[in-house]
Amino acid sequence: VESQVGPDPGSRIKAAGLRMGAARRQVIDVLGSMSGPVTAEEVAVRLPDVHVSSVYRSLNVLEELGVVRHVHLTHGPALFELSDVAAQIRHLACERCGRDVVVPASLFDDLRTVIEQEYGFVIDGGHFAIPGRCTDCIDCAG
Amino acid sequence: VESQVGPDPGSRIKAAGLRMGAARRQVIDVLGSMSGPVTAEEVAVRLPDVHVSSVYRSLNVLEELGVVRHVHLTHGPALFELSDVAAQIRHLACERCGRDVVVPASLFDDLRTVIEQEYGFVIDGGHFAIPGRCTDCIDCAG
DNA sequence: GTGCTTGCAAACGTTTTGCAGACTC
DNA sequence: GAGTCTGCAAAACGTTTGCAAGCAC
Repeated sequence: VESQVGPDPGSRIKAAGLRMGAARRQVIDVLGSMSGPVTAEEVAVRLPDVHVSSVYRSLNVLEELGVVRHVHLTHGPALFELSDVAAQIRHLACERCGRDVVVPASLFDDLRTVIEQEYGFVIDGGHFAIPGRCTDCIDCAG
Repeated sequence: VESQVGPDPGSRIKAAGLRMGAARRQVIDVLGSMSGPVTAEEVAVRLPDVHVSSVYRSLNVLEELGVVRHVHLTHGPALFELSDVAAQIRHLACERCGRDVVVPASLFDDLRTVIEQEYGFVIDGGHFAIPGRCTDCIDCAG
């Protein structure tokens, strides 16, 4: 049982007239092996032979192809994850401890509908995390 | 009829043992005169005698005091606005044309409740805009 | 062989910081 | 007068870009 929603990365790259270079393949592999979203820096650390700028370039190409997407959890660097995973989830980011609470995207369906009907605005959630306080930090100061 | 929700900026600054310098006062004045959120750069442009770094420092202090807050609309610089205005609204940011659609914060009340009950996570919306497509850009490519 | 892809180094835009002098209270 | 605030310059940070060599197809 595959959770794959679209064509695999290789096919999309080929279909766009692009090529599967070493950096590009390895970046995909790393993202596939991660359990959550990671920074470009973290990808680069796991690939000592791939330059950071190539990681960024790969991520940008893959994002245009719809293979990966990035999310801003709080401040600081963007986090990247494979799209087929990202499409089903939303991130809640604790502003105090940085914890990333993952929730199903479907929670936002009602809000989506209301905003679409009243403002004609179609939410494309997932790009920015919803900030707030997690269970552990609710009563903390600061 | 005042819409002021808390003590005025001057009182808060004094209460924190801080002082009302020239930069700080002018930054508050500029924010009060704007109809929407603005970048630090835009504030600095309106204050030729105040250095950009002082604008940033003022904004940071005022944010810690709860006088202003900042929001990330899409990519690029953060946007700052007075808290008493910001508390009542949320920003929807069109990822294509950059348009800032302002909606009442109360739209998010139901979602807030659900997420708080099911995940113990208290949403502090407003820090990041909700991305998507505005009426004009819904059917556009790219 | 064509031309996309990569490494490197240098630049970019935004924001922060160290310091000495100016100002508030 | 004590201690905060400001201007300036320099740095930090994440990210992008120009170029020449290297590689996929």
